[in-house]
Formats: sequence, structure tokens, C-alpha cells
Amino acid sequence: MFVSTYESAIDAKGRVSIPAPFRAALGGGTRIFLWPALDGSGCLEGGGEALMAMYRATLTRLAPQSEVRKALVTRIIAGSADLKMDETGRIKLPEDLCKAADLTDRIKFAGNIDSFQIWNPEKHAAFNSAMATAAADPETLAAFGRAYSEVLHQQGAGAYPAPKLVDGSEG
Amino acid sequence: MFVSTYESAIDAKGRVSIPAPFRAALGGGTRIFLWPALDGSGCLEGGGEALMAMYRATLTRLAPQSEVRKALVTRIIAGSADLKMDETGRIKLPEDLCKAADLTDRIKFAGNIDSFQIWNPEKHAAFNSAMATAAADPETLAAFGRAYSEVLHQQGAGAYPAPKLVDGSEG
DNA sequence: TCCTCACCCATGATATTCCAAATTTACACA
DNA sequence: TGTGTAAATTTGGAATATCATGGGTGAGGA
Repeated sequence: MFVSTYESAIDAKGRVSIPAPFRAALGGGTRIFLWPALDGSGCLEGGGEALMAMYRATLTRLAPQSEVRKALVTRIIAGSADLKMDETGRIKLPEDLCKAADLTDRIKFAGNIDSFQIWNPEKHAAFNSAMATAAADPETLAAFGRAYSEVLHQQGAGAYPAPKLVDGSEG
Repeated sequence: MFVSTYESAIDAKGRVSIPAPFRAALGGGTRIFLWPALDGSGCLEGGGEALMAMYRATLTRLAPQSEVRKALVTRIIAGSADLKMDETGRIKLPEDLCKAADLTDRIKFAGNIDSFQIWNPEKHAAFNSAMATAAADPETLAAFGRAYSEVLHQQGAGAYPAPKLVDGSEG
């Protein structure tokens, strides 16, 4: 799982070190896919072979020749760069993707569960504070609470040990 | 899998280099099939022997003499060029296909999972931005999210390890 | 005879690999 | 808690390999 946020620098050759924890999340694979985020947020999204295998399975499930599938295949499959890390864990960011996400010298890697994002630091800061506001919204918190309860319920009653309401011993 | 997009030039002899990653996706085969895309989008569609084998199996499943089968066989089987790469990974694009897809000097190879597309660069840019708009539509993103969840679910509960929120043994 | 095609080699540009230094982080010990 | 040592990671740069592309040659067909 891709967790946390890291900053990294683009060198003169356009190379970037993938943060070590993200390399671990890639499970030892050296192939990395990168594409502009679908929602137009201005960042890049990326992942390894496992993610792309999931996306392939997802896309081939959609009706062939449907507009939805064509759009997604074009953006995710045709629109992604197929990169390979070197032994020191670096990739070369393609020019067009740098331009698309406004990446110049420093970038932010942000974990996104199964994938990660690459941000221009200023854009990331703006995005971050917008998300902080959104997350504090009671509606958002309530939605999270409902989903969490569903997962708990789905996992069965054993997820939490039965509380001992009166218990003499504490240790 | 055919991923990403590459640009290539048609030389004076009508030859085109297949991008190296696509050659890898062809699995070492040197035979390439090309035909005008069925959906009338104006590009060519292509693949190797593996794809054609799949198409053969698919087409022979359809009822013989059915209009559907005749139409598809005519377009995909009869309508495709059967080309062979040279040792440097080039093919010669047939004149009629070039005319059909409006290919002149430069072309775009776009990955399409099991097949690839060949585009006139300007047409590709137009198609691409149309698809970007379509993909950013919340409806499309939602459809993708649903399909992704289904794939996750289909892979069983093991796709994510069940979290043990409270666990007696700790170390 | 001319043209096309398949096959060959050459070359510049690009990407990849390799090596090494600098920096950071982790760990052990005082 | 602070410090020294070791390991890992991030950088920078050079050597090497790969790739896209251009052109040449001869066989075979029109």
C-alpha cells in the first residue's frame, strides 16, 4: 500500500528517485506506469504492474466499443508512460507528463492506497488544504463512519472482542 | 499488453518502425495484422498472431452465414493486411490503409491493451482531447470505480488482508 | 528494363546501465 | 540522552547498449 507523502528532486536528466517506501510497495517490480489523473486535478497518477493488471481486468470488463471504455482505455492505457526503474530506484519522467502536471525541479509523491500521485509542490499544498477542509465537513465524516461500520459488520462480530463491561482485573 | 503511445516516422520507402515496447508486447513474433478500425474512428487497428488467434476463435463462434459474422469476417479478416517485420522491427504500410487512415509522414502508435492503434497525429490529438473530456465526466469515473470494485471483490476477500483491529497477541 | 521488395549495414540520437560520491537514516553503545 | 559507526538512500556523471532511421544491394516480378 502506498502511504504517506515524500518530496523528491528532478535532476538535470529528468530523473527522479522513487521514495524507498514506495519501491517496497511496488513489491520488487521495476516497471512503473504514469498517467495524468483522470479527474483533471493536475497531478500524475502511477502504480506498478499489480495496479495495471487490476486496471486491465477492470477495463476489459466494460462493454467493448462503449464510450466509457474507449475513454478510459485512451486515458489510462494509451495515455500512460511505461517506465522502468534503474538499479538505484530512479525513473525518467517523460517531458509531456512533466508539462501536463507542471513539474519542474521538485515534486511530491503522495500515497493513494493502490496507486500514488505525483504533484507540483505548490499545487499539492493547495490540494491538501482543500482536502483538509472537505474532510472536516460533517457530511464527509458521517459518510466515512457509515462505510467503516459496514466494513466492520461485513467482517463479522469477531472484529472487536466482546467488551467486558465489569471487570475487576485490569492488567 | 500494448501500453502507452509512441510516435514514429514513415520513411521514403513507406516503412515504419514498430516501437520497441510494442515489439516486446508481440512476444517475439514478426507477423503483424492491420485493418481500419471497425468503429469508423479513422485509425488503423493492429495486433500480432496472438490477437488474430483470439479473433479467429471469436469469429468461428458466431453462427455461420449470419450477417454479423459475415460483416466482421469481411472487415477484420478480409480487410486486414498481413505484414512481416524486418530484422530492425519495421513494416511497410500498404497504400490503401495509409489512405484510409490519412497517414502521411508521421504516425502515432497508441496502446489498446490486446491491440494497438495507428493514428494520424492530428486526428489522434483530437480524439485524445475528446476522450479526456469523456473520461473526466463523473459518470465515467463512477462506472470505472464500480467496475474496479467488482474486480476487487471477485478476487475474493484476500485482495485486501482482513485487518485485525484488536489482536490479543502483540509481538 | 523498371520497379518493388526483402535483406543488409551504417549512424546519430536516445535511453539504459554502471560506477562513485554525498547525504540521510538507522542502530549500537556509552 | 548524546555520539559514533554502519547501512541505506539519494544524487551526479560517464560508459555502454539499444533504438529509430537512412541508405545500399540484389532477386524476382511486372
